[in-house]
Amino acid sequence: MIAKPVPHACLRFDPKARGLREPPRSFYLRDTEVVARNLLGAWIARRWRGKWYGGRMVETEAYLGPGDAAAHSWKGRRTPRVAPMYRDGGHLYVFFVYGMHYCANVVTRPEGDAQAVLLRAAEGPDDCPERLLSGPAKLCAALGITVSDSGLDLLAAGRIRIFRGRGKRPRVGVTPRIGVDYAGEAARWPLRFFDLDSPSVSGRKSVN
DNA sequence: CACATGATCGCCT
DNA sequence: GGCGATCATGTGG
Repeated sequence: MIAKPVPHACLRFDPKARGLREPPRSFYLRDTEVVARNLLGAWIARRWRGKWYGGRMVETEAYLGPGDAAAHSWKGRRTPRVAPMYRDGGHLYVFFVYGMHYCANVVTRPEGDAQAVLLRAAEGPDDCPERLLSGPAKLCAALGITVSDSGLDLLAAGRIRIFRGRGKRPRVGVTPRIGVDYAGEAARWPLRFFDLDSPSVSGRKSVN
């Protein structure tokens, strides 16, 4: 088995007790960079055996669709794997990579415009290891997210949801995206966003 | 700290 | 048949 869809125990939290609420569909239909920025501070949550597990997102990347050489939907590529990217905003797109890892994206824009935001890192609730969710594959592993979750509607009251952040907005840092050096000019586009004050972001905190 | 490398396999050409 | 939206580990400075 490559990854058991079992969330890490320390990620348990209660969205209701924290007063968290879900954004409307329109939140996800906007410009992808805006969504990527606004997802910082929001909570990614997964229900397992009736309980909720999750973390506060601190790092995201925007993937801009057919014109973006780093995006799976580059040049309008449309295969069964990528199909969820073509749904309307608010769906989940999960893919399998490097033979052993999963990465999760939130689809943005209206149906047919295949853009998405990669969830790169989050902070768990109190008493979690600081870097448990620091990286797209680590985030999926710790929450137990796999390809079987790809295509889920985040607004369908299902097992994976996103809740709006509360309190002050994070200070946002911007750099090029990670791991897309093959994408030519697009590899240098400043589409990675992260919480400057979080110790849980993956990799570099500045350009270079 | 900064690289370099191996693991491992589904997907697309 | 080649390679990837990664990670952990190992080496060297």
